Amino acid sequence: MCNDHVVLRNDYPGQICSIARSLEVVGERWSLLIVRDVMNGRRRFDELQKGLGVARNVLSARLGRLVEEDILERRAYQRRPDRYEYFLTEKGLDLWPALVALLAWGDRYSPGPNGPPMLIVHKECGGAVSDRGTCEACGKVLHARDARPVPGPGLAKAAVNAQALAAR
Amino acid sequence: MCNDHVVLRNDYPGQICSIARSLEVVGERWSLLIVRDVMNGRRRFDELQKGLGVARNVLSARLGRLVEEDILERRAYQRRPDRYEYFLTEKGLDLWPALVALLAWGDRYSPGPNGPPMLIVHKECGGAVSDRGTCEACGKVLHARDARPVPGPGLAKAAVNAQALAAR
DNA sequence: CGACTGAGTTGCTTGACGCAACCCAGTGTG
DNA sequence: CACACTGGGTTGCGTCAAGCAACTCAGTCG
Repeated sequence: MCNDHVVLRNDYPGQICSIARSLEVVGERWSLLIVRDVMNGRRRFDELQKGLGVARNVLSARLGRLVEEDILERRAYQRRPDRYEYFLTEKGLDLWPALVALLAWGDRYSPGPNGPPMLIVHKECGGAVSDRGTCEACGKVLHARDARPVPGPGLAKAAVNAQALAAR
Repeated sequence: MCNDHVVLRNDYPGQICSIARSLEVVGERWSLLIVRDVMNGRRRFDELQKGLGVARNVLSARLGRLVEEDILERRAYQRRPDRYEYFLTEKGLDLWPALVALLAWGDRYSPGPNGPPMLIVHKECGGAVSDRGTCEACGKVLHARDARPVPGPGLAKAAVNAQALAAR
């Protein structure tokens, strides 16, 4: 398999930029959506699989990679048979500003017919979160744990589900 | 809207989140790196191809898609034979906060041995740009046009090239 | 007993990516 | 003049990753 001396795997060879290095890890298809779902409280394999509609083998591969990269942590919540949950590490939580920026961009340029399907609010004061991950009400610079998703006006049916997740 | 028989193209079917919709457009391999390069002053096909090391057919496909999505604009800078340059639209420039967030995350968690290879500074005051796209010196909330890349300490040899680009 | 759950793995097929070669119009070099 | 070179791609081919369905395995429920 190793034809040359340098075999990088899912990489952007020759790129010296940190954006490229970030994308080598989280730029693979599904990776960022998995991180988003875990951030929103989906922690288990089947829950993620059903929510995302991703193939099971691909989900398995992505979770493995994200754990390897120390973005997720795999913990057993039950023994015999072993059952696992995935949690975000600090490194994973620190992807929050990037996700917020992408969410804001998507909301601005391709919102659904009724507006954004999901909003992020500051837990403490309930203010909306800006595209820079700051609170538009109190002005604070926020981090992953300071915010919470709530269903937005563009949401029709999955609202109940999203609400249940948001309430965690 | 996006649930049943409707087949979107490079999509995450069934996802109602704006992050997913963003990633349908800019989540494809190479797309964000192309946007970054155009933002840094690389505007021509060959320049992008050599800089990124991407296959020519793939670059062609990505540029086409990005133009279609109104993220890039293709303009002829010469006739007979026609030669083109790519420019960012407002929509494309608005990806800047997301790129900055990814850059900051990469710098924090996988910096090169000598530190980050590329820094972003506020044009007006020369201050460093934070992971939220604000100026750490003057505190202003910045946009793409307010900032400029400069080579960082982690850069060895391509410095000359990057400097030439940064000076635009 | 049989069905179901959770967390995957295996095998097969389709589609995307990487690579090299080619095209075409005009320009510079011997 | 012939030839090579440049810029901006397109075409063809092989490989690798993604999608899909089926299967496993340990334990629990009806």
